Amino acid sequence: MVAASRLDDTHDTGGAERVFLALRDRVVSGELKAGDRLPPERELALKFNVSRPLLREALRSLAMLGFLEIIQGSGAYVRQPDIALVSDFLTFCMAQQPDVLDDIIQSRIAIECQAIRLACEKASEADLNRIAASLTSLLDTLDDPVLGGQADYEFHSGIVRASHSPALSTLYRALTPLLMQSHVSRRRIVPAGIRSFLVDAHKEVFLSIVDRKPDEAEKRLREHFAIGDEYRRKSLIAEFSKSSPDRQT
Amino acid sequence: MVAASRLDDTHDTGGAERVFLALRDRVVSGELKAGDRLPPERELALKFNVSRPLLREALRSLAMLGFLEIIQGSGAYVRQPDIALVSDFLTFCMAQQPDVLDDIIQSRIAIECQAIRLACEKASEADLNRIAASLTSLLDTLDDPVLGGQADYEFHSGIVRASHSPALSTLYRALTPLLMQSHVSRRRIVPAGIRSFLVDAHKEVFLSIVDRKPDEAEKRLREHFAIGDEYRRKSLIAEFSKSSPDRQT
DNA sequence: CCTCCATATTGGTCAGACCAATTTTAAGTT
DNA sequence: AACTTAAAATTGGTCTGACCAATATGGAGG
Repeated sequence: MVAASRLDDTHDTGGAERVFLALRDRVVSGELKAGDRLPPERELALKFNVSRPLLREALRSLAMLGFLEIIQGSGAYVRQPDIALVSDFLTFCMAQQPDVLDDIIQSRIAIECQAIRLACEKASEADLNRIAASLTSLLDTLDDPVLGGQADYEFHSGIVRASHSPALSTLYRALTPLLMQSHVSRRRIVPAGIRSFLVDAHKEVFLSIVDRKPDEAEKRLREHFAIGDEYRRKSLIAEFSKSSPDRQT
Repeated sequence: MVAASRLDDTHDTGGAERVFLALRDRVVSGELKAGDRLPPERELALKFNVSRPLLREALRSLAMLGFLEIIQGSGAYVRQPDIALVSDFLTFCMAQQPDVLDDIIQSRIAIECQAIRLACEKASEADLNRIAASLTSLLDTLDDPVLGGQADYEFHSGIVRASHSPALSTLYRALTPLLMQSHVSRRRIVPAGIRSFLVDAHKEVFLSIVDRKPDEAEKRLREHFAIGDEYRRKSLIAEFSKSSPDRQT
C-alpha cells in the first residue's frame, strides 16, 4: 500500500512523497488557506532539503489533485478543493463496476428522500420560492428536452439544497455528473404526452414540503421515482419487442 | 481552470500534464488494466518526447492519485483505483465546511434507509445470515466499546451490502472514514445501561428485513437513528449543564 | 499620472550523471 | 541437475546546473 493513499499516513517512502504529504497536510489542516501563495520552488526545495525536480514532482502532484494552481512566472497558489474532482474519481470507480448507470439512481433516491424530510423541517421561504420557480419553468419548458431537463434538475437539487445539509448537498453535487449521464437517456424515452402528468407529480411533492409533512413528501417523491422507473421499463420492453431501428447503443 | 480538473479535458497546458492526461486516459479507458506494467521511464520519456524529470512528474502524480504503484528497481504498475482516495478527498471537501461531522450522519441515514428498502427485496440467505451474525456479536460485545462499535458497523454495512446496489455500497464505503470519526464520539456518550435496548432496536430492524417489509424496516431504522440522536442531545445538554471536567474537545 | 519597455523573478524544460533497489544472469557448489 | 550465491544489468530515485518562457516589477519617457 502506498503511503499517499491514506490521509493519516506518515511513514515516508521517499523525498517527493515526504514533501507531498507535508504540503498536503498544511492545506488540509488549514495552515495554508485558499489563495495563499507558496514560496518559490527553489526556496521550497532548499527548505525541504530536496532538489528542484523532486520538489516539482510533489507540487505537480498536488496540482493534479486540485490542491494547487501553478502559474508560470507567478507562483503556486492554494486552491479551494473542487468537488468535481471527487465526482470524476467517483465516476471512474463506479464505472469499473458493470451496470452502475442503472444503479446510480438508487443513490439519488436515497439522498433526495432524506433531503426532502429535512427540507420539510428546515426549508426557508427562499428555498420554497426557488423550488416553486423551478416548477414554473418546468411547466414552461415541457416540450424542450434540454431546458426541461434543466428545470427538472433544478427542482430536485432545490429540494436537496432546502435540506440545509452540507453533507447531502456535497454528495449530491458529487453524483450530479453521473446522474446527468443516466438522466439524458432516461428522459429521452418519456412519452411527450405524459410529461404534464409528471409536472403534477412534482407539484404534489412540492406541496407536501410546503405543508411540512415529511412522510407524505417522501412517499410522493418515491412514487415519482417509481413512476419514472416504470416508464423506463416499459419503454425498454417496447424497444426490444419492436426492435426499432432508432435504437442507440 | 486547470485542465486536469475534469476527466474529459484534452487541451494541453504543458508537457507533464499532457503525459499525465494521456496515461490517465489509458487507464480510465481500460487500455491499461490493473496489474499492467508500464515501460521504463527512460523509454516512456522518449515515446512522449519529454525529459525524464517531466515524465516523472506525470508518473508521480498518477501514483499520488492511486492510479499507479511505483516500485523502485522494478517498475510502475497500474493499480485498481481505491475508494479510500475518494473518501480522503471527500473528507477534505466536507471538512472545509463547518459542523459537517454532525451533519454527515444525514448521508448515512439517507443511504441506509434506501439500502434497507432494497435489501427487503433483494437480500439473499447469505446476506441475512451475515446480518444475523453481526447481531449476535453485537450482543456478545455489549461492554466493549471497540468491538461493540465494530459489530455495530458490520450490522449497518451488512444492510447496505444486502441492498445489492453497487452505487450505494460505493458511497457508503466512501463515507465510512468520516462516519467512524463521528461515530466514536457518538458511541462514547451512550449510557451503558441502555445498550441492550439498542440491540433490541437492531433486532427489530433485522426482523423487518426478514419479513420483507420495506416501509416497516425503514421506519424502524429511522427510529433507531432518531433515538441515537436523542441520546446525543441529552448527553450534550447534560455535559453543558454540569460542565463536567472530563469533557474532551 | 499613465504608458511602455528593460529587468528580475518564477515556473517549465532539459541533459547527464550517480545512487539504490530490484531483477536477471551466470558462476560456483552440492 | 538443482540449488546457492554473487556479479551484472535493469529500473526507479535523486542531484546539479543550465537555459527557456511567462509573469511581475520598476524605472524611463510621454
